[in-house]
Amino acid sequence: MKDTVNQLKEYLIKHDIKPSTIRLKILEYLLNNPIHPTADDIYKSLLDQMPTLSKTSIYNTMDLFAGKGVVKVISLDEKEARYDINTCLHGHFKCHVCERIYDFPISCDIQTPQELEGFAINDIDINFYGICQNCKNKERRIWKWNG
Amino acid sequence: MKDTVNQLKEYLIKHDIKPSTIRLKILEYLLNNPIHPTADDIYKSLLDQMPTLSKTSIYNTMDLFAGKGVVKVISLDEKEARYDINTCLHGHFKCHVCERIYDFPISCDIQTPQELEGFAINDIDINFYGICQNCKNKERRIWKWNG
DNA sequence: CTCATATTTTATAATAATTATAATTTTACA
DNA sequence: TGTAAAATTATAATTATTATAAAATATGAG
Repeated sequence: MKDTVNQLKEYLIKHDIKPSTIRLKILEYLLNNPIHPTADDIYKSLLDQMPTLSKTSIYNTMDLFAGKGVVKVISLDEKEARYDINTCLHGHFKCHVCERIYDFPISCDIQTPQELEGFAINDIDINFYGICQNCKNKERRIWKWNG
Repeated sequence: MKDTVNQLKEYLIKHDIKPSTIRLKILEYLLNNPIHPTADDIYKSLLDQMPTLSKTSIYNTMDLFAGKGVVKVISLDEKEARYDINTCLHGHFKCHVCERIYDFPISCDIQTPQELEGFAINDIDINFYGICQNCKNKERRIWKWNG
């Protein structure tokens, strides 16, 4: 238990962030719940552990984390930002039925398109939208029931 | 002039949309300004032509257009939605210096990643972020000036 | 053509995510 | 142990968007 906390502390320090209770709790939450949570998801999940927690602290912490490269902010077709603890290049699939967000790997050989020759590319977002296999199976079952 | 209006009318009708003054003006604006405008961009640009125009009408029209496939809503790393009159698959590059958004083609041979086998993919967003050539050149010039 | 009805547009208010500001609490360390 | 800096919180402000209902416009039957 204490070891875990120390690992989390080191993780933050390595990223040039002073550890604090809130920051450790948020980091722990993100590592245990790699579901691309929104600020509100994080807030609601930590509220019973930390009853004085404020939403502003979540935003402050996430801004700090994003600036130090601990999380990547992801923008899907929704108005809330989401936070991804996995900052390595990968794609996201959002199912518009269950709203779940799936990760998928991206072949590393993305070559710069000719049109962007001379551009500096710092970041890449690849988002797919559709229906996941789970939800597709459910739909099929419903069709059967309805005849 | 009239011919153009008729072409615009037909374009809407073909997309199952009843033409109206507002809809035609917005469509015309989008075709003449393929700059991925926000609702506010469109509103401000049309306000002098149509002084009674309301922001709500822009949102209504864009929702209608998006539903009928006349525009694609694009979500970049900003809170406002943008609208793209080009609904064919292509990528976007946003320069974080000049904020301009560039289009670039995507090689058609995007194969479904194994992880998404059995998923229905309805839509793909590919967004790159960085500094465009223009702004990079300007930066270089500033370095020179500064010594 | 004219009235009734449906559609479109507008004005207004409500909502929700985020940011700004300043006050309070906690931490660090002289 | 006291003080300055940093972190956290409460509160209010901002902004994009949506909801609602009223007003304006278009449509179509008689």
